[in-house]
Amino acid sequence: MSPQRRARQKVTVTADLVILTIRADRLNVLLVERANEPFAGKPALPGGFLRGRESLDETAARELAEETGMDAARLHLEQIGVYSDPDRDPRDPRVITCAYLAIAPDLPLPTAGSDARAARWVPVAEAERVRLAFDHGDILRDGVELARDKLQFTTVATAFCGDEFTIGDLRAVYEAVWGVALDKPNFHRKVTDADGFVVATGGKRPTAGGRPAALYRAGGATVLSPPMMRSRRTGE
Amino acid sequence: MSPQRRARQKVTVTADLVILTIRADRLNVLLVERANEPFAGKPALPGGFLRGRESLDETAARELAEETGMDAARLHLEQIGVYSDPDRDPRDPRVITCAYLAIAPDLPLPTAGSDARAARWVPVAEAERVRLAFDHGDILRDGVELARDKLQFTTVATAFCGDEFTIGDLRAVYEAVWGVALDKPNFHRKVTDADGFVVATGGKRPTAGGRPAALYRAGGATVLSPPMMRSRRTGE
DNA sequence: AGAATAGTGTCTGTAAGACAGTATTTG
DNA sequence: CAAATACTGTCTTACAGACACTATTCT
Repeated sequence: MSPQRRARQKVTVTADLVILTIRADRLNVLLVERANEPFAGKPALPGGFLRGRESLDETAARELAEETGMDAARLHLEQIGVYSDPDRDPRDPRVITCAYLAIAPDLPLPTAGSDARAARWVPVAEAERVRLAFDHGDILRDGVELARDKLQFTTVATAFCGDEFTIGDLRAVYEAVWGVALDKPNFHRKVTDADGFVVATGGKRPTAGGRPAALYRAGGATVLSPPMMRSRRTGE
Repeated sequence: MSPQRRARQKVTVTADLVILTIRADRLNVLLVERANEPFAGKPALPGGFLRGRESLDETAARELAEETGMDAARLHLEQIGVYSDPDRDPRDPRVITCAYLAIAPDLPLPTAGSDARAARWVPVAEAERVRLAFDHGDILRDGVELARDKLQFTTVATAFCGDEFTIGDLRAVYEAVWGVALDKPNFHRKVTDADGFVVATGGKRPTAGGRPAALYRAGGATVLSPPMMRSRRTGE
């Protein structure tokens, strides 16, 4: 009357990270080079094992801090999903991973210190063509797709920017993540009209020979209503 | 140079299910009574342990079949997320669960056969007030919230209906899940105009003293564009 | 002045919401 | 016929997209 006990088995769990940022107007992802087998020397998403009494959210936050030096508390970090195919690790059918999406401003990578194993930013378009370790190719695709969706309905786009940013910076985020050009005037109006998306700081940032752009900070809202539509009829 | 080996630890993994259906115009969830400690005798979400060489998706599908007799291949089944707080199981800090959302038409529960431990449908409003085992209260809330969101942007609402349904049936789904009244004429037009949401079968279903309703089947589309808006300005 | 970038005004088409009205059935 | 339910038409308002135009800086 307790078949669970027979069926119960223990597995190893990791948290892997899809850390996205915008560099030179392109969406980039942080990749590392694997130090150990399997897939030693191959590009992979950063990640690590669940430890001690951690939750997986804590594992992800810790790995994020170790890989990038970023404070996870100030970044957007959310689950993508669990990957548990028994064939995903060629050596152990019972290693599952919980993938996380992290969104970061373009910060310099502290290649020194910590666990950083040749971590580098790679344009997503490029990373998606490369063969990554394990099922990290699938995870990357899912993570990017999640980010694209989130931009539509939430205000996370601000997580790609620093504390202060211009509307143009924010538009560059949407254009990089979606890979489309947006109408500047309409974007400006939409963002500034949306409730709690951005708040003006009063400051201005000079531009290369042009009217200086007003600076903004992220507003309190997390859901974006009405959503930023990813062209319905203009056919993606 | 390999601190992973030290940190690596094994955990037990379960898949828990938030199985939703519409009964008597209300959103219901399937709850079971726990047979074993911890929380023996308490209401809980159905679920079970990852076995053999299964993926978690397969575990969820198997449990769904065992609990309800439903064929998972014909139902909507998707991940909600992972719950890994070390305090979620009072007896073992290393039991994590992957929660799944299942959407089912209102089928009779095969209380006979299989593993069915006093499984019963409970209105969600009621289930959310009851204290469930483990963190199943959180999982239920997240699952219901996910279902509400999914109704906006996808065509999953049809998964609540049988093979053939009327526009009124489909509207009842939205009204039950969102807990709001929708305008009948506008809903009808919106659904029938949306591309690939529903397709008319040509059949009709008589109603209690009224014009018979046309019957539809689910269309091929999975994303709903434009989305079914959950009242922007009419204040939720 | 001219170039460059930021931001506003205005017009048009589409879609949502309100709701009046029509269609098809039962009793 | 009345009652009931399904469905259609139409009007109003809001928003997306296009794009002409104004504003503010640098050289």
